[in-house]
Amino acid sequence: MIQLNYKDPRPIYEQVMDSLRRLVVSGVMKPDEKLPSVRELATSLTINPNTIQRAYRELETEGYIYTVSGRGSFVSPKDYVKDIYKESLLETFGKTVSELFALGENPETLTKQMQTLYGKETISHDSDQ
Amino acid sequence: MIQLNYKDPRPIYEQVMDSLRRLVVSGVMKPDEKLPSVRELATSLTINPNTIQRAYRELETEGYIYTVSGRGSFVSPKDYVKDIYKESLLETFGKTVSELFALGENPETLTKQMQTLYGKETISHDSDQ
DNA sequence: TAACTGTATTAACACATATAATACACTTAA
DNA sequence: TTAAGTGTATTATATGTGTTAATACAGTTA
Repeated sequence: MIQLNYKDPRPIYEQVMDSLRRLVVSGVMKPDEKLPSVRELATSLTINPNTIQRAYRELETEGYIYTVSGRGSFVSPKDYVKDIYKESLLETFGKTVSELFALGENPETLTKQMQTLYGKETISHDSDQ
Repeated sequence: MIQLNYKDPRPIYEQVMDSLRRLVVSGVMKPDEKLPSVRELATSLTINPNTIQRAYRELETEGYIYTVSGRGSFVSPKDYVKDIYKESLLETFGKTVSELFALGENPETLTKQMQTLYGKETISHDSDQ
């Protein structure tokens, strides 16, 4: 469910956050579904519980999960989670596009590039891969 | 010319790299133009020469600048510099757009967003701001 | 009550960042 | 040739972050 990459320069707790964020946003994990307990996930990834605790704490701060004392951590309501994630992606999108324009790129080229990627996205529904 | 932000969690040498990369790519610094010496830039930013040295070393590895022993560091040829920077931006662009599509965003919305940003970019030429 | 939750604390270690103080080889101009 | 300016390398030190480790505590649930 979660893959750690020790060649990745990013800290482990960030990699865990990324994985969980994606699982939550993509809908693989449903709203109000219980996440594995801190100790459980730490054991299965062979890392320290404190590291998982930190990932959970920061994911809660970002709004992707919520915690009930003594019961566990759970996935936040779907709409909210998608919204905050999309917002962060759109911010990156804006910054990147602005820089590309500043370097002389024009909207037409980027639109074409986008349509190619959109093709791949939709075609994949009919593919058996 | 270069602004350091100590609230920024990124290391100083990366902030210096970012600033110089932008100056080089945007054309503010011309090809074969001499960069300030390691000691000179360190003094003007009130940081350690070793930190600047690291920024220069890594910028050379990335191809943005080149060094002549005993003479100094210089801006790489323009086309090459723009190419490698654009390539990295386009990679970010592709990843971001793919994720947005996966979340149900469609090309039309993003294209509109892009055109808004392109407007701002071109209008600024006529503005007196 | 026992076993599970999240949370907090303290200590120890590794690593990256940054500073500091030198030293060396090369280039350039006086 | 010499002096001053280049980049580069080395060693030591301090600091902060990431991670592990060992506990401890309060709330929940069966």
